Amino acid sequence: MPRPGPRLRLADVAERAGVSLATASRALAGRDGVSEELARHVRQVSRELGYVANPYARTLAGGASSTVGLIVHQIDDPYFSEIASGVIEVAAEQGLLVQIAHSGRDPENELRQLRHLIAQRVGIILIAGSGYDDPRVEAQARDELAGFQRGGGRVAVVGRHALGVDAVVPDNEAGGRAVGAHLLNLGHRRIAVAAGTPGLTTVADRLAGVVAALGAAGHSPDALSVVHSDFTRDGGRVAAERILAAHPESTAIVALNDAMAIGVLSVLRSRRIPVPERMSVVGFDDVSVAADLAPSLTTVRLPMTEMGRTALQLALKPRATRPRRRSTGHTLVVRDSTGPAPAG
Amino acid sequence: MPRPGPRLRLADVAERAGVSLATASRALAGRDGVSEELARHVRQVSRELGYVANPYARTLAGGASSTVGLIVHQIDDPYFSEIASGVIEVAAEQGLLVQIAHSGRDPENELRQLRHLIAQRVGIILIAGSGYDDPRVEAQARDELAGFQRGGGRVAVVGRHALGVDAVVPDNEAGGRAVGAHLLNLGHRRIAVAAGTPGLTTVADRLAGVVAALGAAGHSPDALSVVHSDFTRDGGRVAAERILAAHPESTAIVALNDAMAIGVLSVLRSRRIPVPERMSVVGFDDVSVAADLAPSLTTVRLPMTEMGRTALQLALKPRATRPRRRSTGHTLVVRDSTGPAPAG
DNA sequence: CTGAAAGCGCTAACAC
DNA sequence: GTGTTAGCGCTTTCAG
Repeated sequence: MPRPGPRLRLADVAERAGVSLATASRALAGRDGVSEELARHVRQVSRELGYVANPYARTLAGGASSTVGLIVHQIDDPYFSEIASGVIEVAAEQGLLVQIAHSGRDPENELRQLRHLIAQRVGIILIAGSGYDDPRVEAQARDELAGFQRGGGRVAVVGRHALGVDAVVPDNEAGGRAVGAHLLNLGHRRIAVAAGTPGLTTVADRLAGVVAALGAAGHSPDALSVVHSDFTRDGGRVAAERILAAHPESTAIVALNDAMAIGVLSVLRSRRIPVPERMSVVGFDDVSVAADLAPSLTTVRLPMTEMGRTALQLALKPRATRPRRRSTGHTLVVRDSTGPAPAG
Repeated sequence: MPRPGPRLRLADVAERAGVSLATASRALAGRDGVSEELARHVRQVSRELGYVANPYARTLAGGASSTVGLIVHQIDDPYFSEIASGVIEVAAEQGLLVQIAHSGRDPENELRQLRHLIAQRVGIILIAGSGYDDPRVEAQARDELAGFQRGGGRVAVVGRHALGVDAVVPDNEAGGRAVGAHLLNLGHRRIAVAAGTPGLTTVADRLAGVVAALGAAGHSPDALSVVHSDFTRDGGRVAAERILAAHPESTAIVALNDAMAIGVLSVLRSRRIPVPERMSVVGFDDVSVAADLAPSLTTVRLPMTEMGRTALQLALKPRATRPRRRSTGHTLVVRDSTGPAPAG
C-alpha cells in the first residue's frame, strides 16, 4: 500500500512520468487535452507514488475546493447526527471532507457560520434544519448563498424551502396529516400539540398537516390545543406540563419532533399517567431511540440518513436552471404509545 | 455588519491601511515586529472591511492550517456526537473549522481516514473512540501521527492510550469497578457482561474494572459470564439473547456501553422479564437518552462534551516534551434499572 | 496534443 | 519597525 510521502508534489509525479507539470495536472484532473494513453500512464505513476494533491494549492490556483461545509443546528441532536452521517458517507465515497458548523438554532449565528464557510472557500455548502418564518432572515441567507453560487459554489439544503437552492424537503405537512388521521381514527377528539418554537417553518408545516387532517374529517381546528416551547426534550417537558395544566381534557399529545415527545413521555411517566391508556403520544422523525422508549413511540419516520445523502448528491450535480426539490416521503410508524381514546 | 466581499484580499486591507503587505500580515497574525499602534489600526481596518483571510493561501504559504480533523467511529452514535459537539464548540470559539471523518470502527479505514486528513494538511488531528488491541494496527497509526507531528501538526485523542500523543482518558476501569461494586452491594452474585468487540481496548478496560471489583470483594471472576458482540444496540440484543440462553441464572447484566444496554433492555422487555425485579441492567457512558428509557438506566456518566472540549484544548497548546493525559472522572448514576438481587 | 510561464493570496526570509 | 520579494504547489492561459 503506497504511503503518501510527506512532501510529494505534482512536479515529482510529472518528472517520474516524463511529462510536464501541465500535462500531469490535466491527466490527473481527468480534463481532456491529453492522449488517453499518456493520461493513463500519469495516473498509474501517481498511484504508485501514492501522490495526493495539496488541496490548498489546488484551490488557491482556482480548482474546486474539495470540502463541503455542513451547517446543522446541533450535531448532538440525533436528527442532525443522522443527516450528517449520510452526508459523510457520500463525501467519503467521493474523497471529500465534511466541515461541520453549529448554528444553534439562532438565525444570526447561522448567518455568521454561513459567511465563515464562504470565506473559507468551501466548494459546497449544505444547510440542514428548519428555516425561519422571518422573511428578513431568510432573505439575508438567500443573498449570501446566491453570491456563493455566482462564484461557482454549490448549495443544497435539507428541510428549508425559501432559499432558492436545491432542496431535500421532508414530508412535514403530509406527515402531520398522517398523525392527525391516526389519532382521529383512534377516536381522539381533544388533541394537544407540543409545538416547537413558533418561528420555525418545520413547526408551522407539521402543525398545518395536523390541522388539515382535522379539517378533512370535518372537525373544527378548535379541537386542537397548541402549546409552543423549545424544539427540544426540555421544551417537550415544559409543553407537557402546560398541556396538563391548561388542557386536562386532552387524550392525546402530538409532539412535533421526537425530542419533544421524549420530554412529554418523561413528564407523563413521572406523573404516573398511563400511556396510551389515559394519554396517547405521537412524535415526529423516528430517531433511532424512538423504538426503544417505553412505551415505544408512535412517530412519523423520515429517512434522515438518506436525506443527508441526497442533499450532497444534489449539490454534486451541476446546477440546474431552476432549483431542484426532492421530497423525502414518510411513514407513520405505529408503536405502543398510541391507543384508542379513553371512553368519555 | 460588514459583509466579506467576495474577493477581498490582504493587499486591499494593506492598501486601505496605508501599510505594506508584510506589515498587514504580521498585524493580523498578531506576530510581533509591528508597533502596537499600527497593528491596532490594521486590525481595525480589516474588521471594517470584513476581511477574512483565504485559508488556502495562508496554509500554502506555510502558515498553520486552521482546520481540525476529527475522526470518530460513527457520528450518529450519541457518544461520538456529544464529543463532536464539544470539539465544535471550542473550535467555534477559536475560529477554527472541524472536519469530521468516519472510521466505522475499522482499523484499516481509520488509517485511511487519518492519511487522508494528513494529506489534506489539516493543522490538528483528533481521534475519538476506542483503540485496538492489535499492536500492529496501533503502531501504524502511531507512526503516521508521529510523522504528522514532526511536520508541525498537533494531535490529541479521546479514549486511546497507545498512541504516544496527548490524550483524554475516560475512567473506564474505575467506572467498571464502580459498576461491579454497585451490583455486589445489591446482592448480585451471578452477573453477566454484554461486552463489545473483543479487540477494543475500551471493552477490555471496562471489563477489567468489573473483574477487579469482584476480586476486591473476594469473589472469583468465575461469577462473571462474559458475552462478546458488537459494541452497538444490535450487539446488545444479540448478547442479551445469548446470556438468557446460556446463563439463565444471571440476575444482572452489565452492558459495556449505553448502546448495548438499550439493546439489552429491548430484549428483556420483549421477553417480559421485569427490570430490575428479575434482572438488573447497567450501562456505561450516560448518553442523554439514558435517563428517558423505561426503566431509566443506571449507568456510568462520562462527560463526553467536556471530553471533546478538553481534547481540542490540549491540541491547541504547544506540544509538551511528553504526552499529556487528562483523566475524565466518572460518576455512577443510579436510576431505576438496578435493584436488589431477587431472593434465591 | 504538449510544454512554458504566469499567477492564485499569503507568509517568511531578507533588506532597509 | 517596516517594506520588498521570493516562493508555497497547483491550475490555466498561451505558445508551440
